Amino acid sequence: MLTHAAEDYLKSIYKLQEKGGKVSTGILAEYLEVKPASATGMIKKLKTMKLVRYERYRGVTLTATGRAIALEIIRHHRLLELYLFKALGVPWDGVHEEAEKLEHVISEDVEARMDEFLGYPTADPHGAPIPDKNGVVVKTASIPMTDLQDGQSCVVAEVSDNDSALLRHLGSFNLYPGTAFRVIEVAPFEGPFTIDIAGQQVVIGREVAKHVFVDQVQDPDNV
Amino acid sequence: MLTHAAEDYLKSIYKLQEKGGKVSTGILAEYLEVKPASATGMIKKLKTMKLVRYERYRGVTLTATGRAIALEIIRHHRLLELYLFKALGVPWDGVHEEAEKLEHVISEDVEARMDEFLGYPTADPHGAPIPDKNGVVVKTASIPMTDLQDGQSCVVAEVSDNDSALLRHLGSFNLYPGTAFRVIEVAPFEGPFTIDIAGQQVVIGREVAKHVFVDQVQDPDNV
DNA sequence: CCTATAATTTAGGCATGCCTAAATTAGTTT
DNA sequence: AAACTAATTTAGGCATGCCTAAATTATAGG
Ligand SMILES: [Mn+2]
Ligand SMILES: [Mn+2]
Ligand SMILES: [Mn+2]
Ligand SMILES: [Mn+2]
Repeated sequence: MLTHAAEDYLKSIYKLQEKGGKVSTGILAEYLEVKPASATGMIKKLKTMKLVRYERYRGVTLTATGRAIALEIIRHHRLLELYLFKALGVPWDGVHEEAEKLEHVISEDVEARMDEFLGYPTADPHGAPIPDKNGVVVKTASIPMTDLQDGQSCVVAEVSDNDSALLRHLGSFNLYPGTAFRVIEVAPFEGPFTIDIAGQQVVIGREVAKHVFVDQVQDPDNV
Repeated sequence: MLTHAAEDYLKSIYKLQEKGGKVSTGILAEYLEVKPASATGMIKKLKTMKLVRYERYRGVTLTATGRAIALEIIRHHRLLELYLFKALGVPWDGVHEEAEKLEHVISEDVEARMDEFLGYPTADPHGAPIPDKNGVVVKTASIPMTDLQDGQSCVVAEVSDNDSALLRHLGSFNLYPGTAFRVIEVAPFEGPFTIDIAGQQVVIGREVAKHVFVDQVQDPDNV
């Protein structure tokens, strides 16, 4: 069995690999809130375990085995988030922190029981996809809200889950995955978004909008 | 916050203190499956934190603070066992191992939510009392089954929870907390117990009987 | 091509928590 | 009272995983 720290590194490498392409020591260290020297040390350990590919100064990549473990931990995390949310009523801005600790500790049996209880779900409370038991993830085609234009309609697909205050803020607007809204106006010069959610007019700052990803984008009906 | 290891030591000292009286380094080390030298090291650390009283060669005792932490962890453990059992259907011989890891990791919020879900329970699936949120435990007056005499009736109050195979064995006889039975015969020379559970006649070895504690003992009706 | 800068790695340290082996102490036996 | 035995403590080591500071390497600009 891997240590919690090693699992966190694999999970982080996976996520960074998805976003950008190459995962440098510095990026990884920053993401994990650790010094670069520490990241180098762990990367070397993971390499001897054949969980990553690594050449010094060249960045790090997951091997098939490393990727499988990363997905397993991510599955734990997201199932836990949804379970805590649905079964125990933990608010959506609290589940991430909780799952961050639990993900390393639950058994395969408990994982399977939560999965069954939840009806084999495919997304967590923030809209992130839950890898299935074989490590298969469905890639979503969502785009950042900041790419939207005046008049377009869409549905929230996913929001960043690691900032509790941001989640509370989004919650105050009812901006959950599944919520539909229409862009009324995008203010020029990197300005805020004015949107219509179920008749309510709401202003969303650009920094916040960066963390909201949307789906099913439709252009305005021509009048 | 304390480390998992420190929490386990406090919990173990508490339990050993309850059973016998004085907790020696050796007893503690054996209980934790660790070498005596390791126990000495941790005991010293706990002493500097004022969680235990300790004079070398004289054994260790919890301070009020140490006891409060021990009870908090035990509360986590037992609430988790019952929650896993009732909410997720984890079998009673599996909950202990699972709770052993989770107890160090759940938040006070999740603890409170499980407590509410379970209706503020007072005993875990093995009959052990769950300390309340203020660290108050109700001492049970149960006695070991090995103290029973021919003809006596009683109700199972508690069983040891740390041996999975033993629990499965007890389960096969329906010997759960709350189950009533009557002693038909105690074989002489440290022999086995023949008992009657709901009309079924069952033979229980002495080694097994040592791990079963009973309540509401009634002498045989005089004919 | 050579050098400056920024990223990365190496070297050395510290805290935890375990271990083995050797030294010490308590308690019992003669 | 001295000696033995068993428990306990001390000393020294090892693995993790983090840190800081110093050395190295890549890369881009002159
Ligand atoms: Mn799993
Ligand atoms: Mn999430
Ligand atoms: Mn608690
Ligand atoms: Mn129990």
